[in-house]
Amino acid sequence: MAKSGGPAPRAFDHAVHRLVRRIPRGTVATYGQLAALLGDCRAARAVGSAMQRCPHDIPWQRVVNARGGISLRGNVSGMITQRVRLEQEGVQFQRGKVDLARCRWTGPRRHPGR
DNA sequence: TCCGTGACACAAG
DNA sequence: CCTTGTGCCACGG
Repeated sequence: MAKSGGPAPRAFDHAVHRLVRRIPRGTVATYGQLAALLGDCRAARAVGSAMQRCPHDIPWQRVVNARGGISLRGNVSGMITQRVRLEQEGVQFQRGKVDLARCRWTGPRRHPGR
C-alpha cells in the first residue's frame, strides 16, 4: 500500500542475478549488455558490483567484459575458475578471450521458438 | 543524506 | 599492446 512505490534496496542486484540466470549454457553476456537489457547501458559498473554479491547458484561465469575477457580483478583463482567453467560448457577462448561475435547471448526472448 | 568503493566502458597517449 | 583518466550507476557504512 502506501509503502510501495520506491525500489527496494538491492533491487538492481536482484534484477541482474535473475537476468544472468537466463543466459543459456555455452553463451556469454557482457556487463554493459546486461545493463542495457535492464534499461541503463551506463550501469555496467553497477552490474559488476551486483555480480560481486551474486549468489552461487547462478551461472556467474557467463558474464565477461566488453572485450570478451575475464575482469575479476585481484582474484586470479576466480579468473581461472571462470575460464575453466566456461570451457567445460563449450565456450572456446582465443588469445585469452571469448569470441563475442560467436558466443554472445542474443538476449532474453519473450517468445522462445525460432 | 553524504561519501567512498568497484567483476565496467570508452577515449586518448 | 598497455596505462591512465573520465563518466556513469548502485550499494553500503
